Amino acid sequence: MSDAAPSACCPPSDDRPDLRPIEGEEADQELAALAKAVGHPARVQILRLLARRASCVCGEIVDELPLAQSTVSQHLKVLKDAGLIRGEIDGPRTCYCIDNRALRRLKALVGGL
Amino acid sequence: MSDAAPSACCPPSDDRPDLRPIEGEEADQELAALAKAVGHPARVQILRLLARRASCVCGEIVDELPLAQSTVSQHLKVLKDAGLIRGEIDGPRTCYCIDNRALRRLKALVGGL
DNA sequence: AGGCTATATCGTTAAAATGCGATGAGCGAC
DNA sequence: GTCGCTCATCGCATTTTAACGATATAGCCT
Repeated sequence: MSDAAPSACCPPSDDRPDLRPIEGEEADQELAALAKAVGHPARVQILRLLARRASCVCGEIVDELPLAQSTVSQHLKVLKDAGLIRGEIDGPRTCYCIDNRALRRLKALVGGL
Repeated sequence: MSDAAPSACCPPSDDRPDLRPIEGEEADQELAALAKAVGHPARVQILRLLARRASCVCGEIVDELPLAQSTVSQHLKVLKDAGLIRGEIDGPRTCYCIDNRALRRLKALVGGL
């Protein structure tokens, strides 16, 4: 038992449209913050990993990257602080997944350039 | 001959499609580098300024930003090194404009996330 | 309880980014 | 030629990032 489909660790990631403007000072700050979070190869890899596996991973990420566990955890924190990913404690491990809302927002902001 | 209308300082910005892959290690590096360049509010503002005025500006940028001239020049250099903008010396001043090819590339890479 | 595993956090070090004033290089006007 | 304007670059101080090992925390299992 206890086989409670651990597949999706993250809530459905709401699909409501984002009404915030795509330009202006706030948008600039937002875009800069998001882009900064993406502005590191390791973090891009992490995003790709999370995107590939629709489901979310945890320490698998550490295995995929040539970095120490603490370093990966740090990168995960940066991405989480930026809002691009979400983490949920699932038993002894933590399950991360992409925040599609934030990712859409990033795409919209970049698209608006 | 060489009757280059001084209005547009930048060459037509070629429209050929970009055939490079949107994923993979190289793409990761590329996206990280581009995102890093965008990852600063002042640089986002500069990009917006250059996008708004279809034509290109130079020291006007300094007037728009609350930063010293040397600092703005530094940011311009970062953007130029990343390939996102191009600069052309036009008499005593330098004329910057967006490199649409690189910008498109950035959008494609972000869109591929 | 005690041990195990998986993550997060701390402390440190080295490197890079940010910002500025001062200096230098290039061009046009006089 | 020299002056003045525009911009790039240098040098410096401060802050932030990146990386790691070591340590703490939290949940499972026996």
